[in-house]
Amino acid sequence: MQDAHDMLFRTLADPTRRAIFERLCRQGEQTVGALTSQSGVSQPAVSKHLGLLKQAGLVRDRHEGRQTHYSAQLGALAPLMDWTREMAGFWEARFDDLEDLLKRMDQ
Amino acid sequence: MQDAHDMLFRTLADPTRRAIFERLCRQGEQTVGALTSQSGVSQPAVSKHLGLLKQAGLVRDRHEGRQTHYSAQLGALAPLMDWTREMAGFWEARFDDLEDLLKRMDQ
DNA sequence: CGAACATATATCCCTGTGGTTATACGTCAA
DNA sequence: TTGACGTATAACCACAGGGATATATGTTCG
Repeated sequence: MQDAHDMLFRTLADPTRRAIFERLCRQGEQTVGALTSQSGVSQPAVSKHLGLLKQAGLVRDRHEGRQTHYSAQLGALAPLMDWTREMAGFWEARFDDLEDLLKRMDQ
Repeated sequence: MQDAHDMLFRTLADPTRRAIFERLCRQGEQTVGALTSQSGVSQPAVSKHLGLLKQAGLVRDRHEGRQTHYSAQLGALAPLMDWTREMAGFWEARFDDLEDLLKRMDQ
């Protein structure tokens, strides 16, 4: 896992894991039990996914008695947005270059 | 592979494949040979990756003689940007709700 | 203290897939 | 037409990782 992009894409690539993250985004802080009940997989599976999401910086955990509450850390999505914008930017730059070229050829 | 998000995240999750896509974004149209020479993997591996990128709608191919030229299709990134914005949106919505709540409690 | 509960960790299995080599297919040149 | 070239497909291998079950760890309650 080289850079932050790698970590983010790989972590969000799994549907089950992404669904958990989406739910945390939509509905805010949730306990492991609550997340498990709607995940379609076992509790250990959910815990494993939450561990990976935490490693990627996409979620925080907060311990309260015997429960653990997880919440989304939206800041972690920034590199993803940057990457997307960067790629789109390259595309537009080439497009502009093409326009310039055509303009110059037109003269 | 359920929705478009799944396809996109899964396709971009592999570092080698993402590197190929990035190169197409940065430098525009490239032949398979050119992409292979800087990929660090074999030509068949590159072809396989290009096939998956094409399936995901991230690249186009153009045949010219015995060469195949591939180019990035930036439009395919739109669902990714939408998803990211949506997640960030949920976060902000909850933040606004919290602000509202605090404001109301303050009165 | 002991039992029920909430979550995490350990262990294992099994599928998916990224990689390779070998080869087939199509195109250009002589 | 034959051979070199560029790319795609086939067949296979190896390993990562997502899933389950079993169990450990920690917490509340009686």
